[in-house]
Amino acid sequence: MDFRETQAIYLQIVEWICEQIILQVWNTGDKIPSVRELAVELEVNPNTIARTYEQLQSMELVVNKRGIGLFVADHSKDKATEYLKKQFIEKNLPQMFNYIKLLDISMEELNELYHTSIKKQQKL
Amino acid sequence: MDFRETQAIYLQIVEWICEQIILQVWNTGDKIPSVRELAVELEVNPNTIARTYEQLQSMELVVNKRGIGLFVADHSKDKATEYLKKQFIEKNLPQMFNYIKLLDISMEELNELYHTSIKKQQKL
Amino acid sequence: MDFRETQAIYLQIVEWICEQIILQVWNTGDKIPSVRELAVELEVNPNTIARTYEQLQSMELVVNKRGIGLFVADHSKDKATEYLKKQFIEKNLPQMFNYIKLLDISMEELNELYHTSIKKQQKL
Amino acid sequence: MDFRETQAIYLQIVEWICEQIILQVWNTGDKIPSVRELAVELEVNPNTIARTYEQLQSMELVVNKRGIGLFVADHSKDKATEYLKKQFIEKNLPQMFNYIKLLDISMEELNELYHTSIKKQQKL
DNA sequence: GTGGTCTAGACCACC
DNA sequence: GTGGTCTAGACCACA
Repeated sequence: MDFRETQAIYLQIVEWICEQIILQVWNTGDKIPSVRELAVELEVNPNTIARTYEQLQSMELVVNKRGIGLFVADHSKDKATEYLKKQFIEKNLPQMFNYIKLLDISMEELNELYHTSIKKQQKL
Repeated sequence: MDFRETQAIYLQIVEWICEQIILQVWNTGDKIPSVRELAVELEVNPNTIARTYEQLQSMELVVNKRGIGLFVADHSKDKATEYLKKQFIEKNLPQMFNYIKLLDISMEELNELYHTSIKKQQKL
Repeated sequence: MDFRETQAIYLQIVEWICEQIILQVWNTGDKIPSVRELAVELEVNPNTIARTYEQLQSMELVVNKRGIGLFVADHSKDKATEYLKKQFIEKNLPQMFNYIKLLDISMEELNELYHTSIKKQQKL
Repeated sequence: MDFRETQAIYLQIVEWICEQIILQVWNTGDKIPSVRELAVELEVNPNTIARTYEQLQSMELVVNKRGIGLFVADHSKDKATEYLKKQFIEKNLPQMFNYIKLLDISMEELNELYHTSIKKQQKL
């Protein structure tokens, strides 16, 4: 996994986990990987994952069963969707619209950029 | 001027100046405010503005006439547009597209959000 | 390390680091000293080193692994050579040629000066 | 007249005047242009010329006859030559040799650079 | 007056 | 621990 420079790695992992939950790769009640496992898998520092999990708990997306591990919480899919939507509307949209207006980008252009971007991702 | 927390102030001022240039508030050949003036106006430390101006010079958006001040460079509008476009495409788009895909937002919805956002701004 | 008066300290450190890279004292992938370490070693303020490192990153001579440190980038030797060459051709050559013309110094003389200078250095 | 960025304008004018003296465009006993005249001719701030003349006086290249003006001093050609030579040997040579050694530039290359540089100047 | 640089010290997010 | 940023205040060369 490679990360954008603009955002903290642990937050990008939070979003990635939201993705897993929304796509139902991870479902309510599933045990999620241990800090060390995920750190190895994503090739990041375990502290970073620990911070991610802290964040997920405070968002009540996962719950801690002490001594056993972390588990995907109830209604996780809704919560994950809600979280991403909030991020999107509060953080991205305003700046994005500002750019679009200033740079005079049409919806057609945007659509085109979208499809080229999708293709790029599929190649990787 | 109030600043977002996520980006360095001096870079937000760079973007703000790009906007001034694109909107032709500042035009090629114009003298831009002195470090100290702008620092007072935007209520930041003069060093922060100095950093902004250093950046603008490295981007060749302004040129320094020694001992006199900084002046908006030739082709500044194109350069400013290019810079903002690059920022947009590299920093905002990928995250945005990720959100759109995950949240399953259609271009129609986006368009709608855009127009409601415009209306909001006009009311302010 | 002692510094010339005519050029900013942080830029002299940039050149010094280019030299380290060209001489392969620092190689691609190596971790470079932390801001605080190098500041102590060169007896300057940490901010000055931070400025140097900022410059090196914008030149893509080093890359930042967040929270870990800076590492010498790929192709750093070529980039460092190119940078110094540019400095030489733009900053030193024109003045030098001017002197040579005015003082009517021949290439033979220059060559001779060069070799005496080399000998001097070897004695030190 | 256009100036290098690496050196103070008033010092570049000092060198230019040394050039005039060495090339015997200005000779011992000649009255040199007034501050205002030269400022207009070279398109710089009169203060800059004033500073140049201050420097020339301290170098004893020109002498002040009060109320009349500045005049080229005795032995000016030797002094001018000596000054430039000193500048060259102390300021340019060491740095230049350092670059040549690091970048592995041969005397042939240098010679070539010299001739291309001369041609450039003649075109201007 | 202008911008450029440096020091000092602080705080921050991140790993 | 890492680098990044900001403030405060100072000094400088230059025009």
